[in-house]
Parts: sequence; structure tokens; C-alpha cells
Amino acid sequence: MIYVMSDWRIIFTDTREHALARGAVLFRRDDPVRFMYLVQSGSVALERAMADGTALTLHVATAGDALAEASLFADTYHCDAVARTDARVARLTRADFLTRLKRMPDAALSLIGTHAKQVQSQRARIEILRLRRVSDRLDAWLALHGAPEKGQWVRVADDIGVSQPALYRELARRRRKPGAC
Amino acid sequence: MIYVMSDWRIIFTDTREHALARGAVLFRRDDPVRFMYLVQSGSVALERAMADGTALTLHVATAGDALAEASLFADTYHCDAVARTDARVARLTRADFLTRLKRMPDAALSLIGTHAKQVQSQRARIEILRLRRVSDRLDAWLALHGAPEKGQWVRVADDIGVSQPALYRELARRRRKPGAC
DNA sequence: TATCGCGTATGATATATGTCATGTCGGACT
DNA sequence: AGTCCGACATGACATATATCATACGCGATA
Repeated sequence: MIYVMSDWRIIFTDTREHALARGAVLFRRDDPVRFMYLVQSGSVALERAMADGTALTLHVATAGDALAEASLFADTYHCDAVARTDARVARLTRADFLTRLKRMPDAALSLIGTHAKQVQSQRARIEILRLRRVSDRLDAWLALHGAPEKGQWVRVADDIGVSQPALYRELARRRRKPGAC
Repeated sequence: MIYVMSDWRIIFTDTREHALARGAVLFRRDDPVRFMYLVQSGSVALERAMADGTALTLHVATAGDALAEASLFADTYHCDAVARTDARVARLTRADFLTRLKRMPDAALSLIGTHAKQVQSQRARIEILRLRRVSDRLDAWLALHGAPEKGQWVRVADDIGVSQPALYRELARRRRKPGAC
């Protein structure tokens, strides 16, 4: 029962689109926050450089995702944004974004809804990932999502942070042993 | 640089407080969504009953936390809410909550900010938890948070989903071997 | 001063899981 | 029909980690 809930993405109408080649950098950590971004196509990764030179990927935003939402209230970006594929993004200065959000309560509400859902599902994912055994993680995942469709087990393995062989072994175990799964 | 950003919690002013005894149930899964809750004191757990009768804890909300924010746009609750300790909560019907949020753009913005920060930190946590080795998780955690204060290592272990002995062993290893940490 | 709780620390042992390898099956495309 | 690719599946093996146990130092408290 979702009432009149306009999509917050309409805030980005009228904004110019920017094309990014794969590997292009949108912003770097510690850059002053100027823009809010909406990914239109392709994918953009948020990553953090680590001491050993490697990068920790924090998120890969794809079409329809906002980028670094938390920067709305920060002075500087907290990580790097790099295009993983050729991509298009829309952008809006932070001030414009805030203004429009205030003028469009329904859009703000829709953004709140989007965030709330994310927070909820991420919390669940975290709890699953904190479980030690593959068996427990699978139980939890199934309790939350139900049985996946054919061809999706591989995605489940990724979701619960387990190697594919480990997952299939667990599935085999369940097929043999009791009656579950 | 956070501008005039009133706290979204002011939305709950004027609302009556409800006392909960430890173990009390605020709502159950599939109950129709009536109220939005703000935890004032104590802690309230969100959990999901699993097939084997045990409960998967999805979140433990404490003072200042909203409860089940995603229910704002849902017909029914998706999990059970049970007081983990004696607790006090404020509540507001969903309709009232929505109305007030629309009337107070600054509060809505503040809620968006709160959510955005949560989404961001949860994403980071998820990526850390997906790493296989304790060593990698620790590296990532340290890159994001810096060295913890004394007495906090035990919390780090919990954060990165690793047993305390495993963490201390890794720390010992680093003390011995190269020059890190 | 004694006791308690908590964070820190380390050892021994079992085992669950990752990694590497190999193979089957089915669908899509040529 | 043949080829390719991705999901499904399983074996062998090494090892990283959990678990259980024990112990130390320190601050709080009685």
C-alpha cells in the first residue's frame, strides 16, 4: 500500500547527463563535495585505497542508484568513485539537490523509503554474514528470501559470502541427510 | 558542514511514551502496520522466526533508534519486535508520522541524512564481512576506522565477525612478523 | 587487601571451509 | 550437429579459524 509516492529520481530531471569512460574518476576521497550523482547507466564503484596499495570496494552503484548519498551532509567525499564500465550519470549541486528535496516532500519521502528498505535488507545481510557456518547462513537466507529460482544458487553463494563449492556441498548434504531444503 | 538540520526525532514530541517490560512484544510479523516507533531507552530486538524454531536477530535498536523504518511503506511488519530489556518507546501512527514529515522538510532531510550514513557504513561492513581471512578483514577495518582505542579490540572482533582469539592471534602475528599495526 | 569482571593473550585440537581440479548438464548461438 | 558458456556438482587437500581452556593485568568495588 504505497500511496502517492513520487520517485525521488525526478529530482534529477532537467539535469545534464555526463558520459564516463570506463576507469574515469568522478571524485576522489577528500575532494570537497560539490555534486550529488545519479547513475543512469553502467556502473560506478566506490572504493577506498588501503595502505598496501590495493583498493577496498565499498559499493558498486548501477542504473537508478544514487552515488555516495552520505556526502549530502559532509564536507568532503570519503572514498573514490571510479567508473567500472562506460557509464552515464546525472548530477546536481548539493545546494540544488537540497532545495529541490525540500520543495518536494513526496520525493523526500520516497528517498526515505528507498533508504529504509536498504537499511533493512543490509542489516539482515550483515547478520547472515556474521554467522560462522555455511549451514547457518543458508538457513537464515532461506528464511528471509525463500527458495531461489533455478540458476540463482550461484548468486546466493555470493550473497551469503560463501564459495560456490561450499554452498553446493551444503545443498548436497541436505538432499542426502534429513528432509530439509 | 551541516546546515540548520533539525533532528528528525522532534517528530515524536508530544507523543505518549510506552513502557515495555523485558520480553514484551511490540508487534509481530504479518501484523498490519499501525505505528512508527522511536526507542527512548532500553533495547528492542527485531527478529525473524526460522523454521527450526530459533530466531534470527536482524537488529537490536537502542535509545534514539527508529524501529522498523521500512514498515513506513509496507502493509504488514516483516519481523517480530521484542524488548530485550525493559524499555520505553514513543509511537506515532503511520499517517501522523507521514504528515509531520511532510510538514517539516528539515526533519525529513535529517532523516535522510541519518539513513544515508547508515547505508554507507553498513555497505562498508558488508564488504568487510565478505572477506575470507581475518587478516583481510582487519586490514579493511583499520583502513576505514583507524586504530581503535584501548579496550576496544574486543568490539572490533565482533564488528568484523571474527572470534576474539582469532583477532588477538592476528594481532600477535603482526607484532612479531613485519612492522605493521 | 581481597575479590570480581573484563579486556587481553596464547595453546591445543578438531573441523569446516577455501582452493584447485574436473566433470556433467542444458540452453543459446552458429 | 557442433561449440560455447554458465550453472550445477563433487573430490582431494591444505589450512585458517572456531572452540575450549587457561592465564595475566588492571580498574572497580567491597
